Amino acid sequence: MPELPEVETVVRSLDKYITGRTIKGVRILEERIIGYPENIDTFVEGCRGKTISAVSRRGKYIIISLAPVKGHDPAEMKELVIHLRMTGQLLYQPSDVEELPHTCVILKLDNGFDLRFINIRKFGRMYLIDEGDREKVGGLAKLGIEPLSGDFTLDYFKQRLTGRKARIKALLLDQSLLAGMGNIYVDEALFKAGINPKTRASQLTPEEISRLYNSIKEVLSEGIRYRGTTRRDYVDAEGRAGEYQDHLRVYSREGEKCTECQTPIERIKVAGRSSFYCPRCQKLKR
DNA sequence: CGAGGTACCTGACAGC
DNA sequence: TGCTGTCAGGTACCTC
Repeated sequence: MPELPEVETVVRSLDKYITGRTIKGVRILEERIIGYPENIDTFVEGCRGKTISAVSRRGKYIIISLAPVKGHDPAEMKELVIHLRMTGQLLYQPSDVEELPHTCVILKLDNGFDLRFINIRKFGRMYLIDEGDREKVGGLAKLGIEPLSGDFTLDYFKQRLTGRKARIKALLLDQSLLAGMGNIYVDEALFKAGINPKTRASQLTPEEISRLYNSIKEVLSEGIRYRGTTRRDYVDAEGRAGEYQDHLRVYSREGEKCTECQTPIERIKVAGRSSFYCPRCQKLKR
């Protein structure tokens, strides 16, 4: 489900409800969901009694900061890291609400509510690490720059693309280059910039790179403004769907008219993923 | 480095 | 109705 805008929306809705709360207990219903530590009891005991001091995001990872039990060493700060992968949901629900199918982990909070991790396809993962020990989480330490931060400059983007012969779509999906883009927002950004997803990065003109740079920031900001894209499973912590699916220009619109030129949108395979584009607005040069 | 495949899982949907 | 194949917002790992 989740790309940067969806994860950002979950983080904002979560922060509102769980920051300041203490974790009273943890129930693990599906052990494979715990990516670290290997020992499940260590995970459970590491969460118990901790107070949630912040909720943040890095790429598509959700980071819940846990402050130690009072009177304990402040060096004991932990981070609960969560990746939703394709179908993960994090729901803030009253403890007495019946749990949904595919509920994998339940954090019991001190106010009669739970934080529940639901995972239809069981791809999602939770990790409990010492604060800052991000090497323990596959991928987290290797993430590239945040595309909506000031670190993402046109120079950085140009420099990371030069000398690369790979298709631009594959590079935009590469989390070690930019953190947080996924299949939907990559297709939307390429459309907005008028670039064919199969274009080799080395063939992009400076003008195209500049347009793409701006488009990336625009589509991600738009996605956040509409609280994400819901196609199937995605909802925020309150269970609310997003609305950006009503504003997509190409993604999942095969056969429908391009919003700019009325040409039917086409679907092809690029970088192993379904890719939607307008054959007229996004011509492949060679 | 780059491309393509597999695997991890479950559910929805199209087609026969 | 029911079976089969394909596809899905992601990532890790493998081979060529």
